[in-house]
Amino acid sequence: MFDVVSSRVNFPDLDAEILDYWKERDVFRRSYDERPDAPLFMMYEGPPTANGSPGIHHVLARVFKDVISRYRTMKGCRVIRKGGWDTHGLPVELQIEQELGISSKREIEEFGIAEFNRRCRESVFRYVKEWEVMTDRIGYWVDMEDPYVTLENDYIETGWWILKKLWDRGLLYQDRRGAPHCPRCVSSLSSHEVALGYRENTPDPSVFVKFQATEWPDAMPTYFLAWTTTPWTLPGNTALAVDADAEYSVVATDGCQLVLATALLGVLQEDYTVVKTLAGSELLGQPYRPLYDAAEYGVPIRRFVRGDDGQTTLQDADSYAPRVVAADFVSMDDGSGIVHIAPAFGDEDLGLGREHQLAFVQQVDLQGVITGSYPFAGKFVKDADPEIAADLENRGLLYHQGVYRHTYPFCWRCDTPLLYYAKTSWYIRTTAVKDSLVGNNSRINWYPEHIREGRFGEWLRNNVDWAISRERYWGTPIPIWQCDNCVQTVCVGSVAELSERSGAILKDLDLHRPYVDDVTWPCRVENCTGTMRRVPEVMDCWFDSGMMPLAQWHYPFENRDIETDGRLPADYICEAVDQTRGWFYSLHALSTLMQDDIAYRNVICLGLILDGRGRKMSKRLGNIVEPDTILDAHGADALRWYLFTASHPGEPRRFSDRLVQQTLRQVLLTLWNVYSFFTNYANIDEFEPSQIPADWRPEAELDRWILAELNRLVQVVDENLDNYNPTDAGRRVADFIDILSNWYVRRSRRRFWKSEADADKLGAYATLYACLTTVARLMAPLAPFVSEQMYRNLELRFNPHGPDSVHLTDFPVADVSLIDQPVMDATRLAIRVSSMGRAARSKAGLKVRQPLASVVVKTRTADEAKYLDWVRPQILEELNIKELQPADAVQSLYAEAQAAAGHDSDSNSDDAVVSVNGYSANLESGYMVAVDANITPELADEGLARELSHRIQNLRKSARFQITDRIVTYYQGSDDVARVMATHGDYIRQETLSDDLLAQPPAEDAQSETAKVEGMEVTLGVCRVASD
RNA sequence: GGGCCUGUAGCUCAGGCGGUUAGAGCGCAGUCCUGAUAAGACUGAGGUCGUUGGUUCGAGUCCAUCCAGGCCCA
Repeated sequence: MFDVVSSRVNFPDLDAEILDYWKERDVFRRSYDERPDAPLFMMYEGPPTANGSPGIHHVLARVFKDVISRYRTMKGCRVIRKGGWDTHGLPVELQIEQELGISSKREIEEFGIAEFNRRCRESVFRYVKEWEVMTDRIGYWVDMEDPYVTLENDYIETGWWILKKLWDRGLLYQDRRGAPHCPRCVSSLSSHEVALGYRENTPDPSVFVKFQATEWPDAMPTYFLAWTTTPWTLPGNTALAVDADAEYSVVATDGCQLVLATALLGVLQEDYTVVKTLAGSELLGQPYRPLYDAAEYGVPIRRFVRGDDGQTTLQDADSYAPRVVAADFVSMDDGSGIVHIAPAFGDEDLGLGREHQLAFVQQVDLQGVITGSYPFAGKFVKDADPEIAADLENRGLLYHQGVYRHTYPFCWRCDTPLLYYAKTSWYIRTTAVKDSLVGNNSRINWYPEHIREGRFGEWLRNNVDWAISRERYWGTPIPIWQCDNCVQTVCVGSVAELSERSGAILKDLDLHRPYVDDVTWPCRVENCTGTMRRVPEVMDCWFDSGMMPLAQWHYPFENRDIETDGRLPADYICEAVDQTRGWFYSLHALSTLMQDDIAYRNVICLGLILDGRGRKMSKRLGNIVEPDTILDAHGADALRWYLFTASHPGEPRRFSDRLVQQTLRQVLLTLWNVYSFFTNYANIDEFEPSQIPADWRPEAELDRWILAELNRLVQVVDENLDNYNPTDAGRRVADFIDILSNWYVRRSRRRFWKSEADADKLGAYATLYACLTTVARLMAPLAPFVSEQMYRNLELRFNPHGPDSVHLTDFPVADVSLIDQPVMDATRLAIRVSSMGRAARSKAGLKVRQPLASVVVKTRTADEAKYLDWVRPQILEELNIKELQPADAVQSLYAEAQAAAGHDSDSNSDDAVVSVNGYSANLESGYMVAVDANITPELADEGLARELSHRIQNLRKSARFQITDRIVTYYQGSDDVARVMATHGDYIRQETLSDDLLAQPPAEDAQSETAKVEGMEVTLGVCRVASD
C-alpha cells in the first residue's frame, strides 16, 4: 500500500518533515562521503557577509547554486560545496561607525582601533543564525559546519603567501595615482563605492581661462584658451595638453589673440577673425605663464624625474616652467581643445605628468582645504571656486564662465563631492598578465553568453592595475614592513616568517590591526638605526574573496593536494551580475596571476531581482520581500520553482508573493493532485509496482503517447541542466505536468475507476507510475522537497534497499525506443480537435453532458487524417459524441461551412463558428470540426441519465461518502425521469455505485436535494449501504 | 560620454534557419465541465510586436537609426 495522499497539502509542513528526514539520515553528507571514487564536481561559494538579514536576492543565488550541485550529484559526481563567510571591508566598518555615531577616521582612532575592530568582528556573525536557517529552509545544501571565514588567521596567512609570491615576481608595487577621495572621511573610495554615489545633473562651474604664451612669435598678446570645471585645481596647473593631430586656430578678438581647437571655435562669445590655423603638434613645447606661481604662494614644487630604471619619482624643485604637451585624451566634444593639466589631482593628469616629467604642485590638503598664501587659502575647494574665478577675472585672465551640468561622484556616506587626488596606494600589476586574462576568459562558459565578450571581456580588455590597498582598519593587513629610516622593504609570506624576522612568538597573534602593527624589528641594513614597521594599509576585501580557491584550504600550508585532485578550478560558480567587477574578476585575476589558469569553468551570472512593479528592491523604498513570508506561505519548492522558471538567469526578474502563489497552484499542486489521484486508486485496486512485468511495454494509445512525451522530457531536461539552464528545464517539466494532468489523467480516469482488473488497467497504472516516479527524479534538483516525498512513497517503500533519498538516486535516462513522434502528433491533433469541438458545442448551446450523434472533422494533411483514426476514441469520449466522420464522407459540408463563414470575402481569416445544415461547424486554420446539433429523443434521454447521475454524484460528494461506498438512491420526478431511471438504470447504478434506484421519497438519514433538472422538478437522495 | 542587456496583451513570459491568420498563463466578463484537482474547458474584451528607415517575394525574427528602461563603467 502507498501512504494515503490527501489532495490538500501543506507544503511548508512537508518541507519541515523532509528537512528532518535529511537531517536524521545525514543525506547531504552521505551524498559525497559515500562515493569516494566518483569524479569531483567543485562548486565555489561566493561568500556573503552575515551582518544583515538575508534577502530574497540571496535566496536566488543560493537556489541556483543548489540546483546544479544536486543535478551533478544525481549524475554521479561527488560535489564539494564548502560554505564561506566574507567578513572584512568598508561596509562592515561603516555599520560600526554608524552604531558608534562617528564618521571619520580621526574619531575611529580616538575610539581605539582594537575595540573598533573587535566590534567589526562581532558584527559580521550577528545574523549568521538567520543565514543558516534560511539556507537550510530553502534546501540549499552547502557545508555550513566547516566554512571558510576570511577573518581567520589561516585564511589571512594564505593571502600573505599569495602577496609575497606576487611581490617576489615584482607584481606588487606602490604607486601614486589620482584616486577618488572623500575630503571629509579622509579616505580613498573604491570604484565600487564611487559607483554608489554618482549624481546626475550636478552643476559645476564651467570656466574658460586664458594662459598667456610667453614665447609666441606675434606681437599681439596671445593666450591659450583652456577649459575646466574644477577651478580649484588651477593653482596646481603645470601644463596644457593638446591633441597633436587636431587643427588649432589662432583668432584675433578684443585686443588679443586666442588659441583653441578649430572644431571648438563655437565656444567663443563674440566676433573674431581667424588669423591662422596650425596643427596641434606645432604648439608642443610652447611655454606659458602660470596663473599662480606656486613659489610665490609658499607651496612646495616638485617634479617627476625618470630614473635609469624607467620609473619616475617625485623630487623637490625650486621653480617650474609650464608648457604645452600632447595627450591622447583631449576631447573635441566640449571645452576648447586645450586641457588644463594638474598632475596632483586627476589620474590622467598624473600620468601625463610622469610621461613628460612635469612639475607637481599640490596646493590642497587631504581635508580639501587650500594651503599656501593664496587669497583664497584656508577655504574648502568648492568654496574657493568662485573666489578663484573672481580673482582671474580681475586680472583679465578669465575668458568666460558659466554652469556645466554633468554626472559627478559624491561620497555615498556623507554626500561630500569627491575629489580626484593624487596619492600613493599599493597595486597589483594585473596589466602584466592582461593577455592571459583575456585569453583565459575565452575558456570560461558564461551563462548568459554575452557576458564573456560583453561586460566581462570589455572590462578585461580595459584592464588597469588593481588598487588593493585601503587606508582603513578592518581587513587583511598588507604584510609589508618598511624601515622608517631607509628604503628597506620586505613582504612577509607567512606567520612563521614574521616570527623569524621579528624574533617574537606569534602563534596566538591576531593578525589584524592593531596587533599586527605592534610587530616590529630593527632594520638590518648596515648602519641603519631604523625600525621595520608595517605599512598602515589593509587589503581590498575583494582580494579576500578572490583568493578563496586557495585560502579556503589554507593552501599551501595545508592541503597541498588541491593542485592535482580536481579542486582547482571550480566547475561552477554563480552570483549576480554586479560581481562582474567584483568576485568574478578577483577570482579570475588571482588565478591567472598565480596559476595562469581559469578559476571557474562555468558561471551563471544572475540578473537583479526587482519588486512586483519592476523597481529595484531597497530598504529605502521599503519594498524588500522577506524570504520567510514567502516560505511560510507557499513552501520552499514553490519559491525555488518560481525563481528558476520566471525568467532566464541573466534577466532581471520581478518578484512578488502573487507570482509565487501562481507557480504553486499551476505546477506543484497540479502535480500533487495527480500524485494523490494515483495513490488513492492504486490503494483501492491494491496496485503495487511489483505487478508490472519486467518486459512491460505500453499498448494503449494514451500510454504510448504520455510515455513518449515523458522520455522526450527526460532528454530535454537532462540537456538543459547539463547546459546550466534550469529555467527551460523547469518550464518543460511544467508543460509535461500540464498535459499529464489535463489530458492523460483526464482521459484515463475511467480506466482507473472500472471494476475489472484487466491488462488495460494495469497498463494505466504502470504508465502513470512511470510518469510520477520519473518526474519526481527529474525535478529533484529543482524542487527537492516534494520530489523527495513522492520518491519515498512511490519507490522507496517498495524497494527498501534502494537509496533512501531521491537525491542519492541516478538521474533518469531516456528510453529512446519509447519516443514515438507520430503518436505525439496524433494526440496533439486529438487535443486540438477536442478543443474545437468544445467550442462548436458551446456556440450552439450544446452542453457536453448531452450526447450527440456525430461529429465531422476535416484535417489539413493526409497524415493527420490517418492520425484521426487512431485517436478517434479519445475525441469521441472527450466530446461525448457517438460517431466521428472524416469530412470527405460528408462532401458538401466543408464547402458550405466556408461559404457561411464568408470565407471568400476579402478577409484573410476564415476562422468562425457557423450553423450550417444542422451542424455547428468550427473553422480554424484550415481545420473544421462540425457537431451534429440534432438531438433525438433517445439522445435526450441519455443526456438526462447523465445529468441525473451527475446530480447523484454531487450528493455523494456533499455527503462525504468514500469513493468506494455503495449507496441506495431515491428519486421523485416527472415521467421522463422515471422512464430514464428505468431505461438507463444500469448505467446510473454503475456510475453512482447504487445498489438500488428507488422511486420514493428519500429516507430520513439520506443526503437529498430538490432541484430543477431540464426544467423539471426532481428530488434525489442518497443513503450509504452498510458494508459487509 | 562608453560598454552590455531589455522592450511582444493590463501583468508575467513563449515565439528554431525570415514563411499561412503572433501565442500561453494570470487578471476581467460570461458559459460549461468535474467523485483526482486549490483545478480544467470554451467564448469575449485586450496587440501600430518601442520608433523610423533598410534588405527581402515576404520581417516580431536580419541590418541600421533613434527612443525608453536597467546594469556596469567614466
